[in-house]
Amino acid sequence: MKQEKELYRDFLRSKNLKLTKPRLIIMEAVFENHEHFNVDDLYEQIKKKHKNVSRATIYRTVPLLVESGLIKQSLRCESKDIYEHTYGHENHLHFICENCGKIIESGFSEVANLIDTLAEKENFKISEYNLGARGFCKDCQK
Amino acid sequence: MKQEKELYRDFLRSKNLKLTKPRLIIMEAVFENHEHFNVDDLYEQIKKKHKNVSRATIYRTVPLLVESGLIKQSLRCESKDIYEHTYGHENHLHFICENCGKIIESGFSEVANLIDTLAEKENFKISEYNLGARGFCKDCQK
DNA sequence: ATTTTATTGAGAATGAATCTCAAATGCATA
DNA sequence: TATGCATTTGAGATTCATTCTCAATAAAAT
Repeated sequence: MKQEKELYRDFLRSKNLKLTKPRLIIMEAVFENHEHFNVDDLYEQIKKKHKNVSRATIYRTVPLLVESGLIKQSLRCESKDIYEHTYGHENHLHFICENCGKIIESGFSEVANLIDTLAEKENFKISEYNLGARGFCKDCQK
Repeated sequence: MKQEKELYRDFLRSKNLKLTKPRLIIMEAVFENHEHFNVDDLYEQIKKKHKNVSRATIYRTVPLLVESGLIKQSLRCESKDIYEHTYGHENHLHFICENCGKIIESGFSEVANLIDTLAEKENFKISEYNLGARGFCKDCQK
């Protein structure tokens, strides 16, 4: 957590952005959690613990966290954008069980390498991978 | 196109749904195109042919086409749900440009093979792949 | 401490997707 | 071919996540 905070500070500084109280509160809330989250989750979490931060500010700050590389946008869920940590978390691909909703995380680098090659062929510069599959986990196949 | 229409008819019949004019117009519009599309694209396309169908009906009909297996939901683009054909189309992965929204399709089987191996390790049975990356196409990098 | 400039909060605005309901249509039956 | 009825449609209203606006506030530069 120390490190995330440092990285965040550096990022803000490098962009000439101010290190404001709401920005700190939001980033702390983000790293209290180790699950996927959406803006509303953050809002409620912050409301419970700290002083309030407006939804508008959360909506404005989350993209900064994404840009800083600390989190990334994940698959949408229930019509909401959801996010997941990237810092300190291996990139991974998701297997999502259509029956029980379980998310299984699996290897990544081999796949990413392959994708990189394909992207190069198209002259495409990747900023974020989106890799996974839906199906049935071992408990939900009968 | 003949076949798609047949499959669609059969699907509707099997669900005791009526083969109405709007449903036919929409499915024809869907299969005129060979690109990814969203509801608005369909609406405009249909309007051009002077066969108006309301947006509400398109929103109601697209899920039927998905359920029938003729199309599937693809990655979101510009805050809109987008769809792609599945019937008669190879699986592929998407590179989506964050700037201009262009979707580049690229190889698939090598990646899919790799993913299959990973899925096997987890004892996971894949029913649908979800493979791609966001970034910038060659025209949108400066 | 004062000035400058970015940031915030609150609510309004936007826009995709969904819902409502009276009118229209498909289709089974006579 | 006409009748009856359940389904479907269109148009607009509604919802809800996200973005925008702008006056008030806070950070940091001087």
